[in-house]
Amino acid sequence: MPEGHTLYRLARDLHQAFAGDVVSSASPQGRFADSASVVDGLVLTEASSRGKHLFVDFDQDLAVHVHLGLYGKFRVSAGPALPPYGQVRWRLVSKRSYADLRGATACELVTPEERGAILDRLGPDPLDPEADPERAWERVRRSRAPIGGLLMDQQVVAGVGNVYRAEVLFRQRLHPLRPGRSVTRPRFEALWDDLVTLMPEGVRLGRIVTMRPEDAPAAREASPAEGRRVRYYVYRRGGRPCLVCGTKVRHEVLQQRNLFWCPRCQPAYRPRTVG
DNA sequence: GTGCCATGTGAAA
DNA sequence: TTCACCTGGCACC
Repeated sequence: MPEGHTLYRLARDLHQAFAGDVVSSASPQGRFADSASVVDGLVLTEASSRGKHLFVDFDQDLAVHVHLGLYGKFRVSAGPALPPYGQVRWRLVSKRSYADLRGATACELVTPEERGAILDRLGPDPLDPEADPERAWERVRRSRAPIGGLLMDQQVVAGVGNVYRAEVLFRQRLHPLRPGRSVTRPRFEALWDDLVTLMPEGVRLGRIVTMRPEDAPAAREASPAEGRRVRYYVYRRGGRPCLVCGTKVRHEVLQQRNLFWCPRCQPAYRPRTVG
């Protein structure tokens, strides 16, 4: 599930498995072969993430930028490497570990300048303790675009994907189609703070968990047919009853992404009318 | 077993 | 606006 928490965890795992070690680097699939050979035999110095972007650093100021896209996977395993299955774009091997990258949208050698340009395009990441939410607020408060779209815009907030978007807007009782500039500062702060709470939990647990424990019993009661499968308030629950109020969850496609919300818990914004 | 759909993004048309 | 990426979980047969 590649939202920001996945990349953060992946960077941590890669760092723990490889940092400080000489690694062999190859592209069994071939598409990354030339670049993979450039870092082959070098020391992997650091792995880090920002938003949904991963950077793997090597000696000599060399770095590989990876973006998993929708279904990319980067699996880190202990022990001797097994024969690759499927399309392995990049394989890293050390004495203790190996890692296989498949299905990624981006896997490229980048210069420090290119890496800087990628970072410059990203808004604050709720997983970054140094992140400055003011930068996101400045975008939100001036925008007519829907808050549901702004949250997914990586230049506004880095790392939020479709699941966190749907769930955090539900938790904050914000309608996803409200214009950014209709969101008050306290409500924006609550939204940001909620992401700062939720996303590290995602890192810790290795999956997105958004449901408050006190809502879980109500969830089972409200939607017995779904049994234990219910994991989210609204994400992928279009047409099913809201776990809190029972109203049918709405589903719409916004900018080619599925959008879910409860029309009762997340009421539409009604601008004040004059006269 | 088969087929559909998805947590995302940038390039091509 | 559509396609490419080409994995993998899950609903359905």
